[in-house]
Amino acid sequence: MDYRAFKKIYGASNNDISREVYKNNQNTIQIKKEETAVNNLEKIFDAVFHISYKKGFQAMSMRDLSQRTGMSLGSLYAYFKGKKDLLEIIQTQGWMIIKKDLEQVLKAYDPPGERLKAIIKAHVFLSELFRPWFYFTFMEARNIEAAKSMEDHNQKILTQILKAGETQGVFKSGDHDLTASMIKAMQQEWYLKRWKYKKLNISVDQFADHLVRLMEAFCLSQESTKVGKGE
Amino acid sequence: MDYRAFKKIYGASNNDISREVYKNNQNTIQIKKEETAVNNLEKIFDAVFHISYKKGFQAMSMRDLSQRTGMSLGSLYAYFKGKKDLLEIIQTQGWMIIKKDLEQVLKAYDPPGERLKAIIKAHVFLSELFRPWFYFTFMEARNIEAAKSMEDHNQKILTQILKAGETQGVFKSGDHDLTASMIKAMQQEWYLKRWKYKKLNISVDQFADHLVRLMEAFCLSQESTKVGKGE
DNA sequence: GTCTATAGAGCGATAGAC
DNA sequence: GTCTATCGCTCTATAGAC
Repeated sequence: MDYRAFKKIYGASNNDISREVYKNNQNTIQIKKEETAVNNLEKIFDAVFHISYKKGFQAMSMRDLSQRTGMSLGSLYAYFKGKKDLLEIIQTQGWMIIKKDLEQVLKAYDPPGERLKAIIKAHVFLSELFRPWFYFTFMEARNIEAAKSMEDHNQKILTQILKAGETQGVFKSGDHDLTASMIKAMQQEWYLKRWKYKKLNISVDQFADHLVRLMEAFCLSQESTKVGKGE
Repeated sequence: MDYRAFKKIYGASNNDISREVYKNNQNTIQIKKEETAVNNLEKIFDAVFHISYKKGFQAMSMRDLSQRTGMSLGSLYAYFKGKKDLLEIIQTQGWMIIKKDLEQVLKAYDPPGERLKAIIKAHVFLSELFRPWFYFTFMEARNIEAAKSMEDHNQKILTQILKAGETQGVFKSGDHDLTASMIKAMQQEWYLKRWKYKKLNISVDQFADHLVRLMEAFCLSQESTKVGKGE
């Protein structure tokens, strides 16, 4: 599976996400007309990501946000209760995106070799699709307990795949927790340093394939140097 | 070389760094007695790292810093011209630490196989020694051009080692830029997510060794599966 | 005429600077 | 302690759709 194929299956637009946010927060959002609300939420998130990327969420003032969205301060406060609330909405939504789609991928692949490959690629492709959400969540949630347990959760999925593979003789034995950590670090690299890969002219498919080959070189036991034809 | 050995050779204390900062900024620092200045600078840096870790540098107020250092606001302004100036001092010093020590390591090892191993480990050990400096620089300088060119510089060192190794038949051919990026990502993992490794009870030596083995599995050409006895 | 969404002056609190 | 700028946020008047 390459990025194009992945996008067709799991791809959601920014508009879809904003609509989901609207539906999940109808009690606090004071706007009645769905289309108006969804369009403005999209503008707000875009602006938050843009400003936060440049100077961080804490340093972003509500007036910055007002200027970039073209909305007034009063309007903005019709969409969220306060700056803190806005942060929480974005983080919650970010985690929901990741969790939902990764679970779907897990269900679709079974043998450890294929599953590892699929989950590694899916995470990279997801972070490409929703890069601003991933970047924002990483940078602005680093110390929140919820973020740590999210990272733990994702890592355990990888660890379990590696263990299952060892049991079946497909993967070498080793410190699977440590290996899973390394995988996570490299996955994060893609959305944390996009500027670098733009400069080097490396595509998301090249990156994901390289990562998969790297892990296969380390994990696959000698006998099974060519696993299924996959894809 | 393990962490203990590395520490003996390259280890500098926080006091040493503060003294270096004092000497590099004697024109702006208004304190004349060196010992007083150095001790207070150490206190200031400690406090900045602690507060910034919890809520980010932007969100740290000068009053926060005053409270945690036990120094008055007026005293603090005798050590730096303003909050912006303080940020720059820390970043500049952080980069000097990394650059100086990595260059020393480069000089000490020559064959690509040994050199790659040494530079990977040295970076991890350095980030363990000066973790607050590394973490702060990563988080608070992400968008500064200087930080990007620093990352580029470190990556090129790795790329060149990989290329030299390929020429000598020690390493496989491949996209060395991409491989170097992956190494950098995993090195950063160590200081960005220390809480994780504390929880998993993984030492810096275990981490560094695992990283080296992972890269050797991917990079070493078949014929040379056991390089020198190193260390 | 009614109701929704918006505008933007203005509030108290607090920031950095000295 | 003081000064000024700016912060997050509130509030009321009003514009515009139906």
